[in-house]
Amino acid sequence: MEEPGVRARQREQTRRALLREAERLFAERGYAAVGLAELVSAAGVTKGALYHHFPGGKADLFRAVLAEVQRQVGERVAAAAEAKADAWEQLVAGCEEFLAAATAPGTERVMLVDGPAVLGWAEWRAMDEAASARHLGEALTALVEAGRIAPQPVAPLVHLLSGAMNEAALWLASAASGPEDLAATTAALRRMLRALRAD
Amino acid sequence: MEEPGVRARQREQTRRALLREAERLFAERGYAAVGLAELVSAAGVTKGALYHHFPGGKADLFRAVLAEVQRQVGERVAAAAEAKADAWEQLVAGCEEFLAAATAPGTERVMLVDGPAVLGWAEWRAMDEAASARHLGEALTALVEAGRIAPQPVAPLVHLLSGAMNEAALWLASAASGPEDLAATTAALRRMLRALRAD
DNA sequence: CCCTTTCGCATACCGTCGGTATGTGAAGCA
DNA sequence: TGCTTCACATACCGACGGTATGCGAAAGGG
Repeated sequence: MEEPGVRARQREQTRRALLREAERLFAERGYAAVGLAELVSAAGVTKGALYHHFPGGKADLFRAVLAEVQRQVGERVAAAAEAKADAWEQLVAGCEEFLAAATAPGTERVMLVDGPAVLGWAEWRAMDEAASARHLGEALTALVEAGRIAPQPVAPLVHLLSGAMNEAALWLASAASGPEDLAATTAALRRMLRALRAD
Repeated sequence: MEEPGVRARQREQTRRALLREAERLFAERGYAAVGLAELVSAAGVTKGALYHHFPGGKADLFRAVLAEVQRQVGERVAAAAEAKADAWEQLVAGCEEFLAAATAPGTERVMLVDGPAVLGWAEWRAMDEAASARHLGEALTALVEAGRIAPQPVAPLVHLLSGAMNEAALWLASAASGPEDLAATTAALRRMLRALRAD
């Protein structure tokens, strides 16, 4: 069963340290405000290690951080959806769980603000699609095929709903909104989703 | 009637040149990929002029560019809305005009991708609020007061709808979408708006 | 008309940052 | 045991955003 070996173990440990500190710093202060010197110092390594693990440099490291953050959010969304039996309730539960997960401090900055700017909108969208928006599209498609949603192209719906929830998450995570706004937002979101129903 | 004077005229001309070239370059290649040297060279001035007009440097210049872009989009939206008599049709027309205006090549990059990352989400949101989202809020408030929309807090609605349209604009402006997607998106948006109606 | 001030900007310079090329010592392998 | 590979450290570079200072022309007052 393939013992790891001291080389591989050290390698993985270094990579984890870089990812951990990068996620923390990027979330705390934003991509542009974090220097590589500080980053590698916090991880206890040097720039040589960083470029060994992430040949693309700073942006490459950010990409890995973003993928990890999106994976965690996607997992939470999927778990919340699978807890429901009905397809419609799965959609609603997934959307609400997304709002809760994306609002976590720092997460929104990496995932929703710096992500598109650093990697470009197209690549960011592709990653988001693979991580979480994919669930949304599949849920909508299933509901259309089941006749619960009026027949229509799902792609525009995915973008509209995804954008609505992304912006809502940024707002809810900011100081401009209070705790009562979360309930009001989910209520409004439910209404918008209900508008799609075929019955 | 206050003749301008050669000093003031030159000053305004230089400022315009900087804004014009900055808007072009930021739209073409993005904030981070444009260097100040290239920027001032394209405008026919030097860095001294840039920091004379925009003490905050690159970010300050970007802020001015963003304000101008948002102003133009806001004007188009307001004009399209005022062309309608009914309050509900004003809302729909304004939303659709926003999609058309924000999809203009380069506009979306400055306004929706680099904007939040460069200035931070909070400041970007405040500028967007003052320029275009304000119209949305006022329209929704009027419709609520007129009883055309079910009584509810409008702030969450503004964020959900604004986010939905922003993301939709980015998608429609990208190569990932075709011309037929615009019609499908506006149709889906109309449905979502209809869901708010009280009747 | 001249002197002074102010203004609009150009020039020269600096610190920092992301990125790269090369060195090195330990782990792996025959 | 000796050669190879790998994971990383060190040293260095060019470019960039930003700043301090200089300068010439326009404005303003006597």
